[in-house]
Amino acid sequence: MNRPTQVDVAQRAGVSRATVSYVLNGLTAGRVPISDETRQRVLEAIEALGYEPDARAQALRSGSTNTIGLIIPDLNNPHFCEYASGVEDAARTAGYHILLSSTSLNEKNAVNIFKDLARRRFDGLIITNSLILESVEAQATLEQIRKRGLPVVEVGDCYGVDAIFADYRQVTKEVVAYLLSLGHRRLGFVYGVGSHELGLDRLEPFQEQLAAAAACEPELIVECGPTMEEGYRAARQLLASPNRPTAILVINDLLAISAMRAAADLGLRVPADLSVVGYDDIPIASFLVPRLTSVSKDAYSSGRKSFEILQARMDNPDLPRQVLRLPAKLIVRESTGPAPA
Amino acid sequence: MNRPTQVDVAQRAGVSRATVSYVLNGLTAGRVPISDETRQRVLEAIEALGYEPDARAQALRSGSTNTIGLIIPDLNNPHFCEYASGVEDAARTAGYHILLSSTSLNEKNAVNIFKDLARRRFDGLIITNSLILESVEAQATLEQIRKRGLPVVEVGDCYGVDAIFADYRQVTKEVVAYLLSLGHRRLGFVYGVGSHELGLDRLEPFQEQLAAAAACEPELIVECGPTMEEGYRAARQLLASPNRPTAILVINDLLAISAMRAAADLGLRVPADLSVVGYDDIPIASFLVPRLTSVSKDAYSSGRKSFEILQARMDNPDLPRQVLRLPAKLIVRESTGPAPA
DNA sequence: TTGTATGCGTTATCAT
DNA sequence: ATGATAACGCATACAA
Repeated sequence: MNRPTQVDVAQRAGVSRATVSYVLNGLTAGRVPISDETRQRVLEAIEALGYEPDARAQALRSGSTNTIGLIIPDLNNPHFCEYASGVEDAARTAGYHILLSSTSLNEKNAVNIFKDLARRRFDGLIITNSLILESVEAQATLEQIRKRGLPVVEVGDCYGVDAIFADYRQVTKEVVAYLLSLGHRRLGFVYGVGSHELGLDRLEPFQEQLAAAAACEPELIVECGPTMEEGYRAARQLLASPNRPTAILVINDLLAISAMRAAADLGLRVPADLSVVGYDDIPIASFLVPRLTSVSKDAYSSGRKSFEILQARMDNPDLPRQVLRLPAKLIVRESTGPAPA
Repeated sequence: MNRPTQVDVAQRAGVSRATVSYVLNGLTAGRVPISDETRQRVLEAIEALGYEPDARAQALRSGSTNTIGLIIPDLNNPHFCEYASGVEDAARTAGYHILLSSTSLNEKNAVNIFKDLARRRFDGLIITNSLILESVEAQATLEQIRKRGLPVVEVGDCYGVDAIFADYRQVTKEVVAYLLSLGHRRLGFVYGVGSHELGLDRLEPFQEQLAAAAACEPELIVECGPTMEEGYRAARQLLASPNRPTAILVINDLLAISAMRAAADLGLRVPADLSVVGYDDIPIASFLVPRLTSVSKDAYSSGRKSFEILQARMDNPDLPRQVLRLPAKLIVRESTGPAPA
């Protein structure tokens, strides 16, 4: 009735457990200590009983679970899914499984995942946001994890662990310069974030660059929550004001879609009346009408790279700190154009 | 250097291992056999050492991992992410973690996941596609899993395990009737699927209903791959033909977006020249310009339900087969309208 | 109320 | 080439 164990296999084959283990793991010390005849008997017994090694026992014995944790902020944003997709492909190729957790902008979830790491439910961890930073409890857990040398890779730069940078600072200045060159003087920003710090790599350079051009108008920056609905309302309010911007940056493509919808509802044409720039370049962006101008940091390969960094750390805990900086670039499509006369 | 174990805690508190275990797990047989004074000492030791129970050992001892497997076809389709999001929320609430795997239309991945269930890397499994059906190896593994009564929930109806139905047959007939009532006589279908069987709950009723109305034109059905690019090319080809359809159904919203882009590139206005209906009602659909008419089966709550069914099975393996049928409904928005004169 | 002993399934180390 | 034995860390029935 119960699932078969090594003992069952050994009995059926008339050998000891160790022999079964040898057969499964092949040669032990450069030698093959099992006769072909015995090996056959064992393999037959395995087949007959439908034996599968117990991953839990293997994990306990060997110390590793062949599993990594992955924390992303939001499963409903295609950008993070694309990223996760990259991590997953790379991980699978390397024989690892993924324990996925979306924090759903809920800090407690992230803390729990951290604790699971401490309990060694997985061998390494990739975190893609800085949400956790706030919690004292999470900080303490992270400190423990680091002391024990458990591999962690972060996307960003908060914790001093291995990291992959893909921030939007530099390219945002280029975006602003680009819009200014098109004649826009009133630039708006729809800042839909889970917590204020999360988009500063876009907001700050936006403000700086505009200040440098003496074109900064704080009332054109609207802050809202991270959902499409909130983005829609914020954008609509911004665009309905008498001195509305002629171009807007939106924190990500998802909300940029909301914003374009808001523009349409107000009778504004994109890009004739309003230019729109999003971030992340989600796959849908290039199929919209009009095609969305966006800033890309190549989420998929960023995901792959993240895993590679993690794997390097898992293979060799003594590596010096790894930091990879990924480029981001502006992709001009149809949602941006010259400022209206 | 190494992480502390129960023994370390016991030594530091001057008690035995069992006592530590008792403190952690609370009352054993209706009684609390630990004095408050001792409990305090143990808790202090746990705190001081930063002790965390080892989940691997717990899994081996208790038999369960508090983890479930989740297989979805494609992380790049928001529909499946929404579904996964529902599963995740429900699972987290119940104290379970999720091992996520996107098959990416790769059958081998799915087989491996199946085997992981047999190896008890997780306690239950939710599968959302029928890809696995084809493989002989997978069939054998599934047969074993079923014999042992391991919990599996499928979205669909292939394997005879617990299932959640959310098929589009009935509602597709309504969609066709709706379009006919708008005066459309030439209806097209963009069938972008990983393998032919996967969208039959949409294609077959489409054909049947049209045949009933004597309006079936096979050349208006184009089959293509599941990516947005492939959908774009297929739709463009269909819409460029001299006797193009005046309305199209598209296998899912993602490809419907492609199709609307193709229409725009051919100078066709939606819905004036062409009506478009998608499936899944992804969140973005209602923010598009024009808002996309779509068919919804409420992916998020479908995800939640899936987990609840799985949990019922995990709690009680002897339950009769559970089958839940979820309704799907047509949501009319702006991408459909009267047939052009 | 607490300590002792045993088992979970695997793998590594020793003998044989 | 093979077999016995001891860990891995935890939980629990049972004895003290």
